[in-house]
Amino acid sequence: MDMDAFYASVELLRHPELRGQPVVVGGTAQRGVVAAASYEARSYGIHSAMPTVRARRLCPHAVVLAGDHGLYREVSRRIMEIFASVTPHVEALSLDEAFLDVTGSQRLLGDGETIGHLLRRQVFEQEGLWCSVGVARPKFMAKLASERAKPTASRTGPIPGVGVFVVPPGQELRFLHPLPIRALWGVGPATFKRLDRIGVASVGDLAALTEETVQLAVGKAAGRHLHALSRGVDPRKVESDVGPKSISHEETFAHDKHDPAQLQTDIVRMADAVAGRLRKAQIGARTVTLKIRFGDFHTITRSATLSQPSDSGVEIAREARLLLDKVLVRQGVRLLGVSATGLKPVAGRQLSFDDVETGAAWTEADAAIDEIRQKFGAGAIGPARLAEGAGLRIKTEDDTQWGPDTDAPGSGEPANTENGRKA
DNA sequence: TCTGGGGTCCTGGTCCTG
DNA sequence: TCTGCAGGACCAGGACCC
Repeated sequence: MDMDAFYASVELLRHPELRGQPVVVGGTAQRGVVAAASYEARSYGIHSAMPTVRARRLCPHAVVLAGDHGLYREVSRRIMEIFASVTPHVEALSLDEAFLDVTGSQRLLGDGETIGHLLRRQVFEQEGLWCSVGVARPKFMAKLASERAKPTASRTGPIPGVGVFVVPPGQELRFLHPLPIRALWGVGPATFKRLDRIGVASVGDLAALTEETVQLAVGKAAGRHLHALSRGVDPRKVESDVGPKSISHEETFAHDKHDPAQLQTDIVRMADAVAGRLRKAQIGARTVTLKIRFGDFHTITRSATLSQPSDSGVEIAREARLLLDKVLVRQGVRLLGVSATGLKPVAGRQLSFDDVETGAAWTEADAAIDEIRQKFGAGAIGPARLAEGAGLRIKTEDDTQWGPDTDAPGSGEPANTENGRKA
């Protein structure tokens, strides 16, 4: 189940005057990228992940919107509720995509195709948005089928898709084998190049090889996985309620930063955001990873493991700042990120003298901060370091995610700008 | 032509321990 | 005490996804 041009379609609902025009949602500044494009925009060759600058060149009259992640999350939540009314087995893949296991609902509601049409209608009636549905037994094939059901862009405008595409049992390989190898989940540019070298162009070509040959070309795990997929085998089940394995925050700056002190401040802000989300999920992280992308796009990560899981912004920031101290940043940093992995539920823990020294005793303060933010908003309170200079800037999940939202020199700290038309 | 943000998974190297 | 080995934890990076 896959929403059609989700972000762009949500924007068209609140800006109906833009219907029929090429609309792009994404980063509006120099280093931004396209997160979603309407089918009109796609007909100019614009697609997601394309730098906004290039999208503007391809279609100078395109309307570029900064987007509103909070709104998309809310719409997505309501759509997932519609899915859940049909089956409890819903696995959300992203805001606009989900796998549904409807095996248990078929006696009551009809076969997969009937349920697909029913859900499409319900989502449109309640949210005004269209989705595409792929029906197949293996999970990855349902995903490929939903691609087939989607509308396509053309020079003369969008061509409607079938909406629901079914791969009948027994017909799986006939559907699968003519597809280009790049269509398989897990074949990106690097794997494609390796497969191309051994003459694999279609999924059928891959299926004709032995597993060992594929493993030799792309590695053990990927080889085994892709070979199985090429024969229509995918043992993965639809899994609802899988917790996150990592939580991270990263930012690309409008201009490279050279000052370690400034980067230290950024780390405090990101660690604060990560810790807030950890506490919300009632989990702690054992490993803190710092990600740095330099001006030349070379990217490194440095990580450290804590003696016990933590959800404290102070503690996570301290680890990340120690990691930063070991890196030479004078050449210029384009992107900085803090991530938390090794996630475990946090139970009540014994505080030691060491904890008081290092800041791990901030548990109560963190709880108070969460409470104040819930009442008065994210910017109401935060680490003192972030209040120096231009006022308190707290990062939230709803902030723009598609690149810096200003080109002002020295910027890079996404203020919570109002969303709207910026073309 | 310029490359976001938030994730997952895999691989290979290093270090420690028994 | 030294050496070799195996296994696990940790670390860094790459590839891929939406």
